[in-house]
Amino acid sequence: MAKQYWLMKSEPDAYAWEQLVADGTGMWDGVRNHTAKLNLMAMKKGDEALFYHSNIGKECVGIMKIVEESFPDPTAEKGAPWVVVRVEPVRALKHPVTLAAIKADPKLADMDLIRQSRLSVGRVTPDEWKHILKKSEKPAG
DNA sequence: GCCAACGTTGGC
DNA sequence: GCCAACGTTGGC
Repeated sequence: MAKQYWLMKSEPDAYAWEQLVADGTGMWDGVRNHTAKLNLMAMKKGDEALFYHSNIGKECVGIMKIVEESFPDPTAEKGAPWVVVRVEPVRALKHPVTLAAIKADPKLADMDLIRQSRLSVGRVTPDEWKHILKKSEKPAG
């Protein structure tokens, strides 16, 4: 299957990009939403994901890759349906891509991130992915 | 099985 | 701090 792209949100207060970089690897735990869970379960090793800082920053700050496919969330109650994936940072974006910039761009205004603002793990299409990376090359965009 | 009440998330 | 979106819960 072709590589898939994702966007994963975290409040920097709880778990920031810098923390993931410092750790070298991270388990994406704590997802308690079924739509988000289905996305986690659809992830394949080698897929790439944007790290988005919600609430504080409200911007995409880095790229990570999926290094281990979904398995039961050890922080959830036994028997609960929740899962996690293991991720590793790939690189920081040269310039963060803000929510405002995404909303203002007609090519990106239809993203999961915009349409379903509370969804913490969303899909990104290859076109959206390319476009966001291009935006991240330039400041203020 | 429907729907109102309530809680949580996240943008502003 | 407020509000909209949306998920969950509980009464019926």
